[in-house]
Amino acid sequence: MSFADLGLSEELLRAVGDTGYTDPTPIQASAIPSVLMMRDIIGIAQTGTGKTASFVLPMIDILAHGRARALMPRSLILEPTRELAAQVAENFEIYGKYHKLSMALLIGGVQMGDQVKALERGVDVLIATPGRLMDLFSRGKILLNGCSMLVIDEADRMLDMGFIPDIEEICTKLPKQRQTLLFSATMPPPIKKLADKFLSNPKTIEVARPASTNINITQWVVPVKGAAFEKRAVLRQLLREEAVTTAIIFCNRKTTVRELNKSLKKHGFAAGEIHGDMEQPARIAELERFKAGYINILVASDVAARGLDIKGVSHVFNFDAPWHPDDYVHRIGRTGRGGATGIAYTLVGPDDAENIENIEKLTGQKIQRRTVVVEAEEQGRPPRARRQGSDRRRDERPVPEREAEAPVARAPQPPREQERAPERSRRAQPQRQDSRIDSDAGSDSGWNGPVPAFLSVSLGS
DNA sequence: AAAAAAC
Repeated sequence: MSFADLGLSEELLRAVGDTGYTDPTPIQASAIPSVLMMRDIIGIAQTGTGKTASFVLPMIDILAHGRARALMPRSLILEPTRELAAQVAENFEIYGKYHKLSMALLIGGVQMGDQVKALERGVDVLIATPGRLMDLFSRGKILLNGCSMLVIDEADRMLDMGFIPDIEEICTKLPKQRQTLLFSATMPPPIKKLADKFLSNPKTIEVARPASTNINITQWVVPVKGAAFEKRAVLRQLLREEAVTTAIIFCNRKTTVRELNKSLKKHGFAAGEIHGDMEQPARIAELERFKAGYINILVASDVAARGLDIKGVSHVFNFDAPWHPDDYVHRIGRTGRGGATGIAYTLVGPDDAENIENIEKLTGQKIQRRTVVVEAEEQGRPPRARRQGSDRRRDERPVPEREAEAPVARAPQPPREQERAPERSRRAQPQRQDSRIDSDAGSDSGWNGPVPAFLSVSLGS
C-alpha cells in the first residue's frame, strides 16, 4: 500500500513525496479514502499513529476542489492545546505547499490582532483551541456558517479539560450539512454521546494504541526514599551517569517544575522549563531554545506530554509518576521516536507508589527496577545547605550566564558535564528514516500564508 | 489531587 493508492491528488502526492514518506500508516490507509468519500469518521487513535496526516491530507484535497478562496472558513480543526494546534498548522503548511489554501491559527496567549486580520482577509481553514475560537466568535470576528468540515481532535483530552460544552456550542454554530471527523484515544461515555449527537453514520476506525511496550524505549523505575531534594540528587546522579544528549523531565506540578529547573540550573545543567503558568511567548521561546540546543534539559508539566514532536530526545525522566497511567505512555513517547532508541526513567517515592502500580496495570508489564546510589557528599543534604558550604564540588559550579546562552554543544562545560555534552549535529539536520508520515511530525519550513508572525518562531524544529 | 484553556 502506498500513498498513490489512496485517491489523493497529484499535488498532494508530490508534497508527501517531498517529505520522503512513501507508505501510509494503518490509520492513514483506512481513513484517507473514507474522508475523501465525505464520510464521517470516528478515529480511535493516539498521537504517534499518523493521525494528523489522516485528516490533513484529504482535507486539503476536498478544499482544493471547492472555491479557490472562501469568504468564510470552510473547515475547522479543534485541538486541546496551543502547541498541538500549532503543530497541526505546521503539517498543513507542509502538505499544502502546492495548493493555494490559506489558514489561520487561532490560539490563546497571543495577541488577537494578526488572527483578526487573517480572518478579515478570508481563510479556508481554521485551526483553533476552543477558548480563543469562542472568544473571537463572540466578538463577531468569525462566521462558521460556511464550515462544512469539522475535525475534533483528541476528544478525550478535551473532555478531561472540560471543553465538551464548548465543543457542543461550536457544533451548533456549524451547518448541519457537514462532514465531521472525531479522533480520540479512548471512548468514554461522554465522547460516545458527543459522537452520537454530532456525527452521522460514522465509520469507526480503530488502530492499536502505540504500546508503551515500544521496544525502542528502555524503561526503568528508580525507587527513591524520601523528600524532593533526595529525588533531585538521584536525578542529578542519573543525568551524570547516562549519556544524556537531550532530556525532558516531567513533573506533576507546576511548582515542582519551577523548583527543579532552578535547582538544575544551580547545579550547572543547561536546563529550561515549560508549563501552563508561563506566558505563551515564553512557552514558545523555551521550546525553541530546547529545539535549537541552547538548553538540553527541559523540565515540563504535562502540557508537553502529548503529541509534541521534538527530535532527538534521548531520555525522558518522570520526576513524579503521573497521576493518570495514560499520561505515562504519552510522556515516555517523547523519546524513541522515528525508530530511534530512547530511555525512560521514573523516580518513585512513597507518593508515587500507587501511580506506578496503576501504570504497570495498564501496560500489563512490570517495569524493571534500578537502584541508584547517590554519591556520599550528595546524600541527605538539602541544596540550601550547599550554597553556603565552602566545599562545593566542581561539578556543581553553575554555568556562567554567557555560556548558558550559547548552544550547548559549543558551550564550554564544567569538567564532569563534558562527557555527556550533547551531540547536536544529529538534531541540526534531522533525518527521518521512517517512511511513514508521523502524526505529529515537525517541519523546518517557515510560514507563507496569512498567519501571525509569531508562528515562524513556534513552528520551527 | 494536577494540568490544560479566553481576557
